[in-house]
Amino acid sequence: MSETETPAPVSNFLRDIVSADLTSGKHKEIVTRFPPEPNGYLHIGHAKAICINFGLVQEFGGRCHLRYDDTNPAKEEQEYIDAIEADVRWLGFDWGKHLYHASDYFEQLYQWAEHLIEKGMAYVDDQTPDEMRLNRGTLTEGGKPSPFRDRAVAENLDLFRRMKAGEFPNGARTLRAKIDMASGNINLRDPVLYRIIHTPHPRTGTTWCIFPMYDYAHGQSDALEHITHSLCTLEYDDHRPLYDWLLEHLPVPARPRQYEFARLNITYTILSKRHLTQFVRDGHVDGWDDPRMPTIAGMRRRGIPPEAIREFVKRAGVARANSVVDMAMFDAAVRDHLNKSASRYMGVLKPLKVVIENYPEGSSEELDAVNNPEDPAAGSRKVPFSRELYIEQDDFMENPPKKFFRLSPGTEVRLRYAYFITCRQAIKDAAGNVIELRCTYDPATKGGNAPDGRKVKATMHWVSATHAVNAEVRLYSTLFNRPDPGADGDPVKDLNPASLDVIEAKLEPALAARNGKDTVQFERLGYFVRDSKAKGLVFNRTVGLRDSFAKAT
RNA sequence: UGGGGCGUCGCCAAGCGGUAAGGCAUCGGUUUUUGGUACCGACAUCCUAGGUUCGAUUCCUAGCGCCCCAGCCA
Repeated sequence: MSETETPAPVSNFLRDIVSADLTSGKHKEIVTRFPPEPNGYLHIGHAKAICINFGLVQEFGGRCHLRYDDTNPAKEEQEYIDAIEADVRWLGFDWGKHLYHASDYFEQLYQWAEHLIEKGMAYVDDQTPDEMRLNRGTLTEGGKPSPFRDRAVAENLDLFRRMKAGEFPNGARTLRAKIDMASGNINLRDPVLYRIIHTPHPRTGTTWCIFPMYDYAHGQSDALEHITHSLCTLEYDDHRPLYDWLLEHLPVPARPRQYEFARLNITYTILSKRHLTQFVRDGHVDGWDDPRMPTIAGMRRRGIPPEAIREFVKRAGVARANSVVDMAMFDAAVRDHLNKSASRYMGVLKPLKVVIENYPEGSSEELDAVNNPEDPAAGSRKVPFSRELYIEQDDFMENPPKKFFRLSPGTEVRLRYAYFITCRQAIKDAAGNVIELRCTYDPATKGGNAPDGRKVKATMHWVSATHAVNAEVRLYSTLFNRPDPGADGDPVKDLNPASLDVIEAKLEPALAARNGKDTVQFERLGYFVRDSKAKGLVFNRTVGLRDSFAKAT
């Protein structure tokens, strides 16, 4: 845990449960699991689940398994499996040797299915999907028993074995638990346990053509791994009676308990694999790791440190109430960590040329600049200064309003770590745009302090024109232009057309020299990181600095 | 109209019968060679109505509101 993370974890109901189970002696150590389905990349919502599951065992002692819920070969891919492992590791968690797959248990699950059949608690149903849906009833009325519900055990066994042997096509038959077609809980109206899918599985190939449903596989997998606390999101609350029913009627080696918490939602963000997959497939974003994506991979590429994600999840808390966390809370966690860790540099995003008229032509010098005022150990570096510079266009106004402290004709400001300069003249092009500033500097203010004690109201960043390096800078903003994308239907309609602004910037040379993957601060602008994929010098904006001036104007 | 869950500050979220933590946001102010950071201060009577109690956000009752469930998805 880094020092930027809050020390005292806030109380939450899961910690209370785990703590109570430990003190009561119900468990001597706790075992959790993170069970992703490899059908997409992990996003910040998964990060919450990861932090909860791994965090709990870090705090209370025990272990957390990484288990792929690979029960549906029609939807899952190896690419996702690889990405998931990389993302969990990057987030800072380690499952040790406890890497599992639901598919590891296919044989045992199958044996247990036969066990249910033999006990008369499961049957093979020949109904078509449509018939099954019709007979399931509605939310307010119970369902009707399948005409095949009372088949003899021997016939069920025979048919189930033939399903396994591949004698029937996809969808021809299913294995169903015989529970209660009249239950108010639809999950108990004879849920399907197995279905036929003639698609090769990434791990088991063509060994199996019948695959267990989530409800059948999950709890039994938990039991096989001796999971003590099976944590999932609220929508599985209704499934808990089925989870318990199966554990109760099967000779499982352990008795896990399921607990549900509310999933994470963030303003201006969509966290649904279905939609994220669609954005990638339809080219609305660059890929799963597009810096605008709420995926772990996207955030990593945007320069967000894993510590910030962990801290954000901690601050957001864990509860059972549906909620939507303000994006500002995420940004705050990112800035908090970066403020303490990021090295400072100077870069000009929208350059305005400045000529220091009284600075000797052709000469230059190197000035000392602090790398990180928050961290003395970060040391200092040299920044080249010369007669021609670039400053930010926003830092000059020909006719400034009252509260504008920066440069305007006649005013004096400080160039950070350099000199005080005074604007003498603004040169314009034919259209009236200011294209160059003529200024003078005070040689006595080298380093940024005036011996006579006079003060300036602004300190500005700058870059030496002759030494500056050109770089592409990608300014990202929210992927959506409304806080609740999709609230009116298709979130594609809410995509922010201005979510990416690509500009050509002038940066201090040290930025081209450094090869690090670390996120840095461009002073007065924000945090940026070298793009991990682009060939040339390309920086992605992670998040801007707070800007109370911009906010007030 | 069935089953399940949830309702505490603008947004998250503690609280578990003894008189409303914290974070984000917001608004003031101090410091400052980043209009950044840091620091100081301001900012809720707990969905409603009854009831129990000396005392209720916490217990009971009745309402109201929101979310989830009718995949051979997870």
